[in-house]
Amino acid sequence: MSTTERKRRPSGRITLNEVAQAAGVSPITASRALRGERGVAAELVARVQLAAKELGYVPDPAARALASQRSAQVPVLVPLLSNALFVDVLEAVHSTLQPHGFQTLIGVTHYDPEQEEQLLKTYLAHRPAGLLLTGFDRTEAARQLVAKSGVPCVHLMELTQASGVYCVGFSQHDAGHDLTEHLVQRGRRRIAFVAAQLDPRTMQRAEGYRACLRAHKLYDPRLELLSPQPSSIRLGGELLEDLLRTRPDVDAVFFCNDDLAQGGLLAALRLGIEVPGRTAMAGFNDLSGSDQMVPPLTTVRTPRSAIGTASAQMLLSLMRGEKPSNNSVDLGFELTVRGST
Amino acid sequence: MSTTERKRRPSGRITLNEVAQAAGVSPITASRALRGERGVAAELVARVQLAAKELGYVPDPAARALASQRSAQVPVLVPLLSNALFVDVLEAVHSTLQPHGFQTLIGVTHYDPEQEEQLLKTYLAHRPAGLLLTGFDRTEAARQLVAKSGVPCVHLMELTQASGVYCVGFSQHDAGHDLTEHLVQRGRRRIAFVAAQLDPRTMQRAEGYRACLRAHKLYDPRLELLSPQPSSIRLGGELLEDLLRTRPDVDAVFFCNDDLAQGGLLAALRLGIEVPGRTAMAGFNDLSGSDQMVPPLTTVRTPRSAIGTASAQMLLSLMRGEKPSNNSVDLGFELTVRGST
DNA sequence: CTGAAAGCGCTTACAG
DNA sequence: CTGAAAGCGCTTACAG
Repeated sequence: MSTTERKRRPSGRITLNEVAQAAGVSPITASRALRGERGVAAELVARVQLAAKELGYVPDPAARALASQRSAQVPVLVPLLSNALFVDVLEAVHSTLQPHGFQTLIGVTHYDPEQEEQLLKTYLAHRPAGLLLTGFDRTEAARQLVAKSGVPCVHLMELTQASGVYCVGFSQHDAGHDLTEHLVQRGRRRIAFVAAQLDPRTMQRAEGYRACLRAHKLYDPRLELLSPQPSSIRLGGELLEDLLRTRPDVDAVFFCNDDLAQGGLLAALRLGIEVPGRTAMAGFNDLSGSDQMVPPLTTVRTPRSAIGTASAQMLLSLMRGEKPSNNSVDLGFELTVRGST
Repeated sequence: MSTTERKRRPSGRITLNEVAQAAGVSPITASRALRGERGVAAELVARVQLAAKELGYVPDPAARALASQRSAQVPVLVPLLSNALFVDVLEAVHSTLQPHGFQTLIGVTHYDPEQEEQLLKTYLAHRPAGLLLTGFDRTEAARQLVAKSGVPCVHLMELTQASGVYCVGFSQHDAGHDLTEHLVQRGRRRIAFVAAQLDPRTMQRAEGYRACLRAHKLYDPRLELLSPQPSSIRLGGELLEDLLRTRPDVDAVFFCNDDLAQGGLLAALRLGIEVPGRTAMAGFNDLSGSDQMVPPLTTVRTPRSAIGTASAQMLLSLMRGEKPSNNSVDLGFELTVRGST
């Protein structure tokens, strides 16, 4: 193995130049051949690819990003990693983008618009190829940053009427409505809504709940228990106890997320509250374990993997410069009725 | 705002050059001032910082990486995101590295050495500043890649006797041993070990379990139920049912992870199996919800946030070129006894 | 303590 | 279809 002599600051790395020399072409041609650009003689492409393989050439992403003013990175900003929901979305995004040579970067906002803005600043400096954001709720500055950057962007989890804004999700409002309607159909009349975190999507579900109960003349604001604390199994139990203390006549509880609902179910078990006999309980998202609860939890199955896949595909087409026919893709949801209601 | 005229391929971006001009210094000085390098007159530093702030200058990471042959990226490779364990580690790593200007990159290996090797190849091409890997179990090629790159690397979750290898974790073997010992002390004699995934750390816990039972002359290989399937709440229930069908005399079950144990507990509830009356049950990791189970789950609390923080700190010192006094940091674990045993 | 020159490894126009 | 030149925006030695 010959140690190639370089003038200064040798990095030890195989460069495009060396590949080009080995293949007997110019670096430009090698670059084009390796990137699969059209209009290079098939024979040269083969020679370059062979040389690259033999030398173990790996393109330098930094050099590439600097020269082309665009990296292969796609930041995905999610509120949390502790909600399985977002992990599923991320997995799907990653496996869709990966084969196309794009690298998924995970950013966690903790539901904090300031943190999101900061992340956006950092990531945008990296000249990302595309951007995936959760929902529409962010600071005006963040919105401006994205717009000015010109980086293609798709929003996750929600829908919009606005044009020129791309998103993939489902109607949080309708899902909240339909689950409530199910409880009403089951004969429940004092249906509580118990929520934590109170992020925009949770509040959209709350609106669906309200709309449904108002239509049935069953709405009672005192049946809403809204906690800004982070959602957790433990909190679900605590909130259920709070609720039953102040409103012992409640005959159904709609928890805004399955972790709360699981906690509620476990608390009921501990307290000897019959479910669904005395109180029906339902959750949201169909998280892991909900089908194993005693009784199994009625919930809304949300298409999170599909959202990840579809949003990544939409972003791929935007990055190619195409204009998707539908800018707001509705992937729906599925009411999943089990023993708890 | 004046549009600065540039020769060609204008990126619209504020460059170091413009900051330097505004501050009336050379770009080199501006660079040094902004990076906080020693040996720049305090007054110049102030002028440069002011100019940078006023112009809204954000350094280009690609240019920086290319020129310095080192990026600010720190890839962290974990097996899964669906185990809260790793999410906690990641969060801690991220918050430790962030203030020092390093960017955490999350890579998911799915417990697959081939995938890990591929990720390593990709990430190493980015000239990372440091590397965080889960455990020691990987392909020889992966090991070589890391070694040859010279990138500082810290291993998570396990300990080692080897010198020159850096790691932060706890003894999986001892944790498995101690939990088993607890069950023995509780008077249990037919103690099963139920595991899924069967990754290296799970098998180290199995070894601890075996060592303990052998010492008590209670070891019986037929009490081990090892499934290669991915760990989940649902699987825990299924495995418990399998176990009790073939070994109805079992009086305690050590599940290798809390999700399995939670599933086991729920299945017991469904089947009317008294816990701990007929069968004691214990898990591992003290995941969310374990304290809310009925009965609450005995488990081993593992220091995952601490592992994230300590490993990131160790990496920071390695990246500074320091040599940590202790290359294998043992953060211990805590037996957490609750109602299920 | 400060700076002019060169270089990091690639791609973008511009020619031919 | 192929290539010589210039440039992306920064930092690394080397001087002084």
